[in-house]
Amino acid sequence: MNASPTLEEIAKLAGVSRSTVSRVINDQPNVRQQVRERVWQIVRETGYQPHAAARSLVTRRTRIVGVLIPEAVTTLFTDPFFLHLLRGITQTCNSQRYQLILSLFNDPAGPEAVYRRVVRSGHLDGVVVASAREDDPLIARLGNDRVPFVLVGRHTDDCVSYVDIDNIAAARMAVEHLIRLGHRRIGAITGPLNMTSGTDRLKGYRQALEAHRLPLEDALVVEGDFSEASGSAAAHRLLALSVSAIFAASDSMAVGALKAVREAGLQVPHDVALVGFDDLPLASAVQPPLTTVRQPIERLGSMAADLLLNLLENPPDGQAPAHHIVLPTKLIVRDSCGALQ
Amino acid sequence: MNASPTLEEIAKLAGVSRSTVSRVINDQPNVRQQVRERVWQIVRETGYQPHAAARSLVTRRTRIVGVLIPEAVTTLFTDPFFLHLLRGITQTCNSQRYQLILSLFNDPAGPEAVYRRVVRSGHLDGVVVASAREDDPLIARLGNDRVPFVLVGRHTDDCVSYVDIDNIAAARMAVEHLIRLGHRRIGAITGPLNMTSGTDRLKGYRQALEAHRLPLEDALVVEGDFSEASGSAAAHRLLALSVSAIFAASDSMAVGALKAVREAGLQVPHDVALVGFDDLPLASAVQPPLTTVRQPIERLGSMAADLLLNLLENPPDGQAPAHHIVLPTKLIVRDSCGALQ
DNA sequence: CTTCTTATTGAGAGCGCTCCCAACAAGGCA
DNA sequence: TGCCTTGTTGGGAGCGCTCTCAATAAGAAG
Repeated sequence: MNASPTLEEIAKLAGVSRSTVSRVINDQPNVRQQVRERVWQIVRETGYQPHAAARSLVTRRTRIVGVLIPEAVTTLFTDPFFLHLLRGITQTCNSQRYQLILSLFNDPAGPEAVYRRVVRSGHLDGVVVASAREDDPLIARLGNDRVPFVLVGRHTDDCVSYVDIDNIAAARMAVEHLIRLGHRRIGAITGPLNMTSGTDRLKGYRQALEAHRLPLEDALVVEGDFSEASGSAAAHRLLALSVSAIFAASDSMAVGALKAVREAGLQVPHDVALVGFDDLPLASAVQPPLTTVRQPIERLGSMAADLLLNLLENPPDGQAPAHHIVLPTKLIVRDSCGALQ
Repeated sequence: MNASPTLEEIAKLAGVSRSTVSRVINDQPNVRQQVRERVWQIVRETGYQPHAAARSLVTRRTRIVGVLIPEAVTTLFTDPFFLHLLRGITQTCNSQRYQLILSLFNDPAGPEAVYRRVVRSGHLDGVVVASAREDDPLIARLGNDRVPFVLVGRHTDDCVSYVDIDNIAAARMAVEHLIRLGHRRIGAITGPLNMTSGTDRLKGYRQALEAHRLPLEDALVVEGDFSEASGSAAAHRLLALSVSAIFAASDSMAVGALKAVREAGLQVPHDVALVGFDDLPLASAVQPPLTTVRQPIERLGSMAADLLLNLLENPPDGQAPAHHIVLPTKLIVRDSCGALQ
C-alpha cells in the first residue's frame, strides 16, 4: 500500500515545524493565516492523510463506532430490517466523519472472544447495539467496561440510552384496526419474548383486546422469532384454532403466515385477515399487499448513531441521565386486512 | 471506557520484561514454557488486551478490512443481496480474527473524501468492493494506491482479483428455460449496463435467443437498475409490446415486474411468464413464487474475504497473477414461469 | 577447564502523532 | 525605556507496542 507522507515531511516541505502542521490539520488557533494556507497547499499537493493509528494512540479516540449484532440475533441478520438500520447509521457516521465496524457476534470462538477483540482492543469509541435480548450479557458488559453505547430497541434498565418506537401503542393500533373491522378471534404471532420489541408488541395486542372487552385466550398467542419460518409455523397452529385474523409482530413472520394460510387452502383477507409490522419493501411486494405498522427503521439507525456520536463528542461528566428517543409509527392499510374490500 | 493494563504492567506483574510478554502474546518462540504459562496466567487474570492502535502503528497492519459500497450502488443498498454478502464476508472475517469496516460511498462530501478518510488513513489492510460499475474510478484508485482488494463481480481488466458467478451462462440457462416452454417473444429487464453483471446477463439472454434462432429485437430489452421500481417501469413498457415472457436480471426487478403485470390486469404465469435472478428469500415469498437463478451470495462474500485475507497474509512479491473465482449457479423452477402447470 | 554454540532475556529505539511548555516577537501601556 | 500581555512557533516527551541487537545463561564439544 502506498505510504502517505508523515507530518514531519509536510513540515519540512512547508518550512515549519511538526507542531504547526498539526495545528493546521486539526484546525487549531494560533497559526498565522499565511502559514496556514501554505501548509494546506502542501497537504493537498502531497495527498497527505494523517495516520489513524498514530493519531489514536495519543488521542485515545479512533472515530470508529461499532455496530454490534448480538449473538441471539445473528440468525436474523437476513432480515432487510438490518439493511435499513445500517443505512441510517451509515448516514450519520458519514456526515460526521466516523467509521463503522460491523460485528456479528456469531464467532465460533464465542461471544466473549469477539467482545474482547472488537470492543476491548480500543478500536471503538462507542457502539450501537442492534436489538438485543433483554438479558443479553453484552449490555451489562458494556456498562461495566464504561463503553459508551446506545441500544436500538428499549431496555428495561432505564440507565441505558436507546432509540425505539412505542411498540405497545403501535401494536395496539394494529390490533384495534382488526377489531374495528369486526374481528373477534384474533391470533398473535409474537417476536421472541426475551426482547422488549417482542413483549411490548404482545402487550399492545393484549391492551387492544382488553379495551374492547374481548377475551384473552392464551392459545391464540404463539411465540415466533421474527423469522419467516417461525411465522409460518405459528400461523399453522393459529389456523387450527379458527382465528379470523392474525397479527404478526414482523413483516417477515406475516409473509410466513401468508404462505401458511395459502397452504391451508384459505385466502387472505377473505378467510383470514393479516396485519404485519415493519413495513419493509417486502410488505407491499407480496400478494395481497400487507397492512402493516410502519416504523422508521432508517431513522431509528441514524438517530441511534446521532445519540452515540453526541455522547462521544460531549462526554457527560459523571452519571448523566440516559437518553430515550421514541419515534412515531403509522398504520399502513393495504389489502391484507380486508379493509379495502 | 475502562482502560486495559499495558504490556509493561503485565511484565511487571509477571516479573519479566516487556519483550518477553510481547513474545508470549504473539506466540513467538524462545520463551521458556514455564514463563510462557505464568504470563498467560496474568494476562487472563487482568483481562489484558493489546492496544490495537499501538500495535498497528508499528506493524502497519490493523486486521481490519473494508467493505466498500461504491457510490453508484448505494441506492441499491436496500436490496437483501447485500445482507447475504455481508453475512458471508463477516463469517470469514470472524473466523480469521479480522474486523470489518462497512463504508457506503454516499458521503455528501463526495466519494473522494470518503476514499481518503477510509482507505488512505491506514485503517484498512485491504478491501472488498461490492458490485462496482465497470468504469468506477474507485478501482483504478485502489490499484494505483496499491491497496490489496478483491471485487465481488468480475471486472474486464483481468489484473484485478474477483469472485463471481458465470452470469452469461446463468442468464442463458434461465432464458433457454423460457424458450423450452414455448416462448418466442421474450422481454429482458437488464441491470445497469455499466456493470458486468448487467451486461453479462444481457449477453446470456442474447445467446439463448441466437442459439434458438429467435430474432433479437432491441425494443424487447429495457435497461433497469436492479431496483424494484425500475423493474416495474420496464415491465410496463414490455407488456405494451405484448411479450409472452420476461427475464428480469434480479429478483427485486422481477417483483417490480410482477406488480406491473398485475396492474395491467394480467396474470403470471398465465398471461406472462416471469423469471428472476438471485433467489433471495423474497423470490419464494411472492405469489406466484418466482422461478429464478440461484446464486450463492453468502459464499460469494465469504470467498471474496477468503481471497483477500489470503492476499494479506501471504503478500505476493511483485506482480502476482490475479485470482478469479467463479461459483456455480442453479435454476430454481417455481410457479412464475408456468412450467409447473 | 576452556571454547563454541544455542536458547532465553532485557534494554533501546522508534512507529507518527498530539500536547505541554518554553522561547520569541510584537505591541500596548506606564 | 522597561514591563506585561498576547499571538505565534518549535522542541521534547510520550502514547503502547514491536523489533533488533546485545547480554547472559546453559549446554555441548573439544
